[in-house]
Amino acid sequence: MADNENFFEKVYEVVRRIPEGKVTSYGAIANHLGTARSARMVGWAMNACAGRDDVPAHRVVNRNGVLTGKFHFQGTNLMQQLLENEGIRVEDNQVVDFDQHFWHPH
DNA sequence: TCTATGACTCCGG
DNA sequence: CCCGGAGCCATAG
Repeated sequence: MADNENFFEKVYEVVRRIPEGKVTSYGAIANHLGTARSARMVGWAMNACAGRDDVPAHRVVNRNGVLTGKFHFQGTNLMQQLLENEGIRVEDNQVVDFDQHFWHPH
C-alpha cells in the first residue's frame, strides 16, 4: 500500500522525520509533497492526526513560527510545553529563533 | 456531483 | 505599520 499512500499519510511521514528540537512550517511540508499551495491541507491532515502519538504535530507551525494549532491540542499550552521540553523556546505562542530551529524536509 | 470548511499564505488598503 | 479579504487544494457531508 506504499503506492496507495493518502495525502495524510505523506504528511505524517514527513512530520515524523522532524528531528527532536526542530520545527517546520506547513508550507515547507506542502512544498515537499509537491502541493506548495496546499499548506492548508497539511494543517487539515494534522487535524486528522490528532490523537496520534506517532505524529509530532507540535513541531509543525506556520511560516511565522507561531503555534497556530496550539488550540487544537488537549491542553491550552500543551503544544508550547512540548516544544520547550525539546529545548525550543516559545514566547507568545511564537518560536524563538524560528529560522534557527527550522528544519527543512528532505 | 456539488457545496462547505480549514492547525495557511499572499496581497491590498 | 496594522488589519482584512481572497486564493488555494484536498477531504467530508
